[in-house]
Amino acid sequence: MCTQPTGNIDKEELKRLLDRLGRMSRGLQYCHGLNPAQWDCLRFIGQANRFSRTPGALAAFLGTTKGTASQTLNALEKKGYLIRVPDPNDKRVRHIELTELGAGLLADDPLNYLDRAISNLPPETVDTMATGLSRLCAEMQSRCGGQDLGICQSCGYFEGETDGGNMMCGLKQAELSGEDATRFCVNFSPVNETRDC
Amino acid sequence: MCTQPTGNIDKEELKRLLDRLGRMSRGLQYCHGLNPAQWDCLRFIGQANRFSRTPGALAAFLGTTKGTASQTLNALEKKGYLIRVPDPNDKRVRHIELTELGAGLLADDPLNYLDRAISNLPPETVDTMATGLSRLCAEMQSRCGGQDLGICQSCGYFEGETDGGNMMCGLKQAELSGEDATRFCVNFSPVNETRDC
DNA sequence: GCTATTAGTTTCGACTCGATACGATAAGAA
DNA sequence: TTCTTATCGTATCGAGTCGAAACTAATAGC
Repeated sequence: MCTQPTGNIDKEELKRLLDRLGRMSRGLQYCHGLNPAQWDCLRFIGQANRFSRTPGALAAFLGTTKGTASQTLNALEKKGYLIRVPDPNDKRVRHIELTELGAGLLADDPLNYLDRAISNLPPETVDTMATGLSRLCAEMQSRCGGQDLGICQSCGYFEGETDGGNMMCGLKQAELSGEDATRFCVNFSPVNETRDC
Repeated sequence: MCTQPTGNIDKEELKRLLDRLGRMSRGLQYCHGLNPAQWDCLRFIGQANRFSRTPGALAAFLGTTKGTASQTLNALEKKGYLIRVPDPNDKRVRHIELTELGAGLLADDPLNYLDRAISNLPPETVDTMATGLSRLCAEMQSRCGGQDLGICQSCGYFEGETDGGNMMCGLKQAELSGEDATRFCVNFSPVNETRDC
């Protein structure tokens, strides 16, 4: 004898499920000797483009302070999953690079379980969910700060196919490799107003 | 100029949005001098029925250890948001009760922002999202442990309207108040067949 | 009565967290 | 050129989380 579903109950259920999925995802990330914050860091470095693999960008993305990010980087560097190399131009900046060990570990990302679960959903469901979540994120973002990331190719600063067929970043005035252009960038800015399509 | 949505991109986007929403929700919960774990605890105590307001049940729900749960309870008790009272029947058990201060704080739960955002979504979207998330949770649960909760009224142990119109819990052999029956219970077991595991 | 089992707590070491102070470097103004 | 300010990253602090393990006390099964 189930209770009849009313609109209100569905909303409560949605909230509960979001909470639950978040908790499960978090719990999964205590593995391979890492914790959720360290996985977040490793994942970001693996997905960020050249300009964004710095302690400051990491902190901005994770919504934490530079101090905290620096400590997480210390922990991962000590474990041998990444290294920090000085920037030749700006001596204040250090670039973060995954080691081979770190890249290998990323293949065992516990959140890959989520990927597989998503793959088993009907495409229409995935589409509706993405749209709904996008709206939730947008509304939440207006309340708290936080920074959304996007890839260069859909960024307002992107200047594609100039002259010799090269891609450029109008902000950094730097050439983009094919790899750069398809990774996340902290300087991402939507093309024209409305956020993620 | 949006990129054409293909099935694969949508899936990546869904994963990214789930991650992002989780991070924002988490970030919101550093407020009023509490942290996410402490809010989780407070929220659980506010939603759990009489049988579930114990340190053990809290640990089971949060997917953590009893030791960690005990420490979080220490922190909240020291701040005056809850108290632990001994069970008169079983001297091993301590029941957790919110103080007036704790109940008041719960009204300022930062996740209420999420409620409001959900309320602005179309009902069909909420419905589809809840269904999809439910499937994701189910698949994730088969990989990691974790425990789902439900309310007594939809539990297999629920014996409603016996004799004098009272509700009973068949497991605990105890009478349920109206309040108990509509709250979460750690002993929840779906009506027919499969328990988790 | 004796032995599991269960509930809860404490302690340990590694780590996160925000806050703050700090030391460099870079960029802009006087 | 200097002086000032902004930026980038790090180190330190105290409170608190995390799992793991050891521990106490009370219950349940035999």
